[in-house]
Amino acid sequence: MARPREFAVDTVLERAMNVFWAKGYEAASLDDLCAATGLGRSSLYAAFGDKQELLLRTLDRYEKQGIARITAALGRPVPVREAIAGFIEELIDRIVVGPGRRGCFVGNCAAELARRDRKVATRVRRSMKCVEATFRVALVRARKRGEIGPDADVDALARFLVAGIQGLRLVGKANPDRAALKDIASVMLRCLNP
Amino acid sequence: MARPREFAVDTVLERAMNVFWAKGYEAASLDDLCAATGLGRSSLYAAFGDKQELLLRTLDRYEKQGIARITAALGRPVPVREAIAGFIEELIDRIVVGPGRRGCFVGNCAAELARRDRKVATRVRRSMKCVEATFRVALVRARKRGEIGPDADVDALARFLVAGIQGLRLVGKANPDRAALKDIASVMLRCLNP
DNA sequence: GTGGTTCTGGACTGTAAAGTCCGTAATCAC
DNA sequence: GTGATTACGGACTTTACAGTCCAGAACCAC
Repeated sequence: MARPREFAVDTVLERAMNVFWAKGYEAASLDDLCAATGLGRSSLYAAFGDKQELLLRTLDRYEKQGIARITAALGRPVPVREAIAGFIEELIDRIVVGPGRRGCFVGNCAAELARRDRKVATRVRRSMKCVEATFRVALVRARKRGEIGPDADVDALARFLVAGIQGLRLVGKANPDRAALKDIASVMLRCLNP
Repeated sequence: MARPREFAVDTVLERAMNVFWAKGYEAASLDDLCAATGLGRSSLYAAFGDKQELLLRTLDRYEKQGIARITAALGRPVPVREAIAGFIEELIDRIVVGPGRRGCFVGNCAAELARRDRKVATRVRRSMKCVEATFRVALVRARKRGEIGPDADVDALARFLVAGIQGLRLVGKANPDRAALKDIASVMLRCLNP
């Protein structure tokens, strides 16, 4: 019909997400977002609505990528407990050597906005449920294979893994110390034993 | 010397803390703080310096009270594992029925400010270390009494408890569902078994 | 009382933020 | 090409915020 967009939506979402992730929602100004994405305010507003809607879009994107990452890690052809251990080790690596002190984007949004913003709260809950379900699928597989006890409570274990990982990432944000995080991970994994 | 203050510092800190805790640092305006404390801006600034220093003071207060609460819970004349279980149960109660979705004040500050504010980050780390140390003392006691294995790694267990509780409270902030939180707690406690 | 000193309330200031608007530029259909 | 339509850039508006200031009030020492 008319003049096409000069940007790729996904790239913009990726960059906007990094701003929200690093600074938090309130502290991320529209100027920050424009600078990071290369877009002007008009374009941002036209394409995504307001700041809140942009955040929701970046949350969606984060969830999709996170689930993909977890699914990939848990799908490796090794015992599930080992796959989970590998995933957590990877996570610790990213906490310690990656771009510093960002924590989990979903966890950050939960902490900052769960009380105040219903839409964000719903999205956060959905993301956590989704991660939980992904773990549960893997745990069911593990139970079928006899890798964990036949009477293991996979629902409780999946919920525990979500909370444990959120805790690990939050503590790691405050103090990205590999030894401490490995301690936490090792106790966590012990809970998966029969 | 001259005109005395018309307010009790501790009461003011308590009320200011509740504002920061419920709204977060950025979202808590000075007008909010004045309204909650009953003080005028001048008095707040004269007594506590700026907004950041006030936050630090409320964090100190929160830490002191939190440690007292944990110490009391762990000092009960029951096996340590039972005491910890009781403490976590109490925590879940407060998450589910207390003033909604506030999470842990220290955890909230970690999520919102750890990356941006050095002083807050240091304070948060100190609080977490302090809780960790409190758990460790109790675990050492438990080990001496034979309530946990003689080769239990109390350092790792204490770190795990801190992370687990942070995770529990963050997940509980997003979704204050008793059954889900009890699931998490029950798996957590299993880690304390020999 | 009185003088010196500290507190208090509220008006004030400067700044930074989110969101709007409009003139201009780029593209497509024909 | 031409016109209709959409995107772009950046100036603009409004609002809300942290922090300052000052005039007056309350208190203590004497």
